[in-house]
Amino acid sequence: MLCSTISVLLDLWKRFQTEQFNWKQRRGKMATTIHDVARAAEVGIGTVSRVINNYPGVKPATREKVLATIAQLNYKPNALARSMISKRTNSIGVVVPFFTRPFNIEMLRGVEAELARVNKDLVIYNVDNDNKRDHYFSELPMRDRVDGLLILSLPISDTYAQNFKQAGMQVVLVDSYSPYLTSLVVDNVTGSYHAVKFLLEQGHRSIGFVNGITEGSFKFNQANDRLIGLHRAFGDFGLPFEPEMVVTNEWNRQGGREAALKLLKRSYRPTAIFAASDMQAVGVLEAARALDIQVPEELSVMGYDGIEVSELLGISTIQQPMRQMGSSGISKLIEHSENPSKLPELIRLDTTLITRRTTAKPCAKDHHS
Amino acid sequence: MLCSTISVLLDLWKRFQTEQFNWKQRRGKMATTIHDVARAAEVGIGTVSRVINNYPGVKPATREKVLATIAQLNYKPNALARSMISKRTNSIGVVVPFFTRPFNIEMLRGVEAELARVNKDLVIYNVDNDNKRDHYFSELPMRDRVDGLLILSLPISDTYAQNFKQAGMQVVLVDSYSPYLTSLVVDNVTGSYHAVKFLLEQGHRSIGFVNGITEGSFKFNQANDRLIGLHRAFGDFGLPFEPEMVVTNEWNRQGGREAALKLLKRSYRPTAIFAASDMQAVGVLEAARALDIQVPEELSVMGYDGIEVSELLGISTIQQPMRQMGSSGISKLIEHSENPSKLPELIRLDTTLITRRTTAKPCAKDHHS
DNA sequence: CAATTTTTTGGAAACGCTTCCATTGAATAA
DNA sequence: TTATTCAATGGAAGCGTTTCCAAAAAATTG
Repeated sequence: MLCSTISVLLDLWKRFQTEQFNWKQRRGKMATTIHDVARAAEVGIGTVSRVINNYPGVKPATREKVLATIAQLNYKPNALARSMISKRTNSIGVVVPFFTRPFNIEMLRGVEAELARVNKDLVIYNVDNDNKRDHYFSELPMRDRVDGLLILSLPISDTYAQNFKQAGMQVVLVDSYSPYLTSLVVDNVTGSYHAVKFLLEQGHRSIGFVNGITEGSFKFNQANDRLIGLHRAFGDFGLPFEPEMVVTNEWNRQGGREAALKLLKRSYRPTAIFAASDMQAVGVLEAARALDIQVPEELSVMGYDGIEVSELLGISTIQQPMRQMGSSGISKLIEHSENPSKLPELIRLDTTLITRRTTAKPCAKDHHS
Repeated sequence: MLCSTISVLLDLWKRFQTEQFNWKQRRGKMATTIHDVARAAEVGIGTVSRVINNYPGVKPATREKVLATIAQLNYKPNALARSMISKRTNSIGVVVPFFTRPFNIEMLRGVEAELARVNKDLVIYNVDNDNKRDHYFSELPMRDRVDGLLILSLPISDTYAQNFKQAGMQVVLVDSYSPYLTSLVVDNVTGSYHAVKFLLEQGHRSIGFVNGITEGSFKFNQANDRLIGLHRAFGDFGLPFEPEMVVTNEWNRQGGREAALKLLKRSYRPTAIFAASDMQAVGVLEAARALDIQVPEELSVMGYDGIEVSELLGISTIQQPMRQMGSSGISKLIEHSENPSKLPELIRLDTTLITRRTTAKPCAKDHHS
């Protein structure tokens, strides 16, 4: 009799020790779980889950009790466990080339604004070379980290696009196009057309074009679109466009400067330069300054994009609706997530011509040789 | 006999139907799991797991076989399930106020570079008001979505800091300080001191200061630090600093412009203006242009931060090591994740004075009334 | 009041992985 | 040959949720 009592006590003591141990080991790392809440509130885990998710069919009194317990225990559901079952992560991914470039940042502004509205997290997949892009394109369809993907300014092959589709990952393309995915494109042909048309209307006849190169294979259509628009404008005026007036270089300041230098050192110097991006236009301005050429008196400069810098420096430009591209992209993406059977759409956005201080009619005394 | 055969066939057929059904229903959504691989490779799931994680103790031949199966089935482990157990998510979070502002973008450049090196994903928590900040500070410790947190330019209360610590979430602070967390701070007092000292050395005696306001309660020390540095410089020169030479306004272009307008319309106009940020300095430049005041002949302008725009516009400024702040922040964070018992450190970074085209010695014929 | 319907509730199963222990097979020692 | 050791392997348990079904409780009906 005594013996059995002692044995029970020993048992209890042992269990106590173990619990102490577990407790200590777990402390600080282990958060309260749904089971803790259920136990404390004296209900089942199902009920707690229903309360957390605001499901109907819980008696108000019970809901109260659970809510109180949750608050008291400072319980936060584990997002991972939650996503694992529900297949929803409450965060969306954005694949973006060189995400710190002004143009992309501007789009991200729109993205962020829209995401904040719907209260979702933002995961950024930065791409700075072809490998990384392909890596993401092949990896991301299977990743279960994001509910949807916004791809900015990155062309995607049909194979990859179909992969995404097949894997059930919602994708929206911005500033790029695929027949398999909802795409938001900007009519850059028309944008470029208007830029050059404006220059021609101002009376310029000798117009240089600083185009961007196709880096890796990013932005492949961008350079083309610009060129097509330019040709169309010249065509409208019944004017020929000399191919040697095009210089192609990096999509940045230095690229613009170098290209402009080439153009401006020719004996037959252009009276206007159209740059494929604002950053290149900044480079053109630098080149002009270096050669002591007055802008806009001796040289008109036209940019493209409409990033903030163009405003600061007073560069005339073609404004792309960058913010809107980002925000509409996200809202389209969310539409598609909520209704996965929706068919791909093609949305077109337009550009705006903004004239500032770098463009003017050409001077009478031109620098023709 | 016949009957039993038929019954078996029926059974088979039924199972076949079910499998078909499951297959169809799952197609496109359900990825291959570790079990599929194990079955196909004719090994146990444990072995597959060991192969995936590059654990030792798998016979080379077996490893080969599993690897081949993985490739053939195009199997990618489910990151969520994996993180749930291992408590590692392979992504880190960055809490940043107004992440599209140039200064923050610059830091994010460094962040991204470092993150790419260690191959981790980037989750951005953008903060644009106090509520959101507090929300993140109280929510994020329990979130299991990220392995660590980098907090940029955001002051954090001791309570929150301790919460993070206690929850076992690694945190590094950049451009902000807490005794409980590893912090990377920039010595902005000295930076500001050098800016003003430079102006004084150039001979300026009437110096206006465009300071930034404390938005919400972000950046609270920034404005102070600038002011302290300024006072110190004046002190060094044994000169008094008139409080009315300070105008405080938003940390942006418009804020700078408005503040400068006030300063420049005074009868006793300053010969130099020091702005607490480059964007404000841009505003100062705009104000000067509006009032037809030549820079730097009639007015010297000094910025602070060293964002790209300051280079484009040729603004003299105090360069903060933004890139480094981001990258060092991440590497510190990773150090801490790998060695959680590491004690908090305080790392100090320095600024550099960069003189460009907006500063000069004051003209003899000053505009004193 | 009993029978029936409806509302609440509890908790097992499942999600896809890692961890860990038991088991197998091979290699070595006696 | 048999006993002993060690490397390789299989798979159950468990992570913290949601989902779903059966059971209990409450409300309604005749």
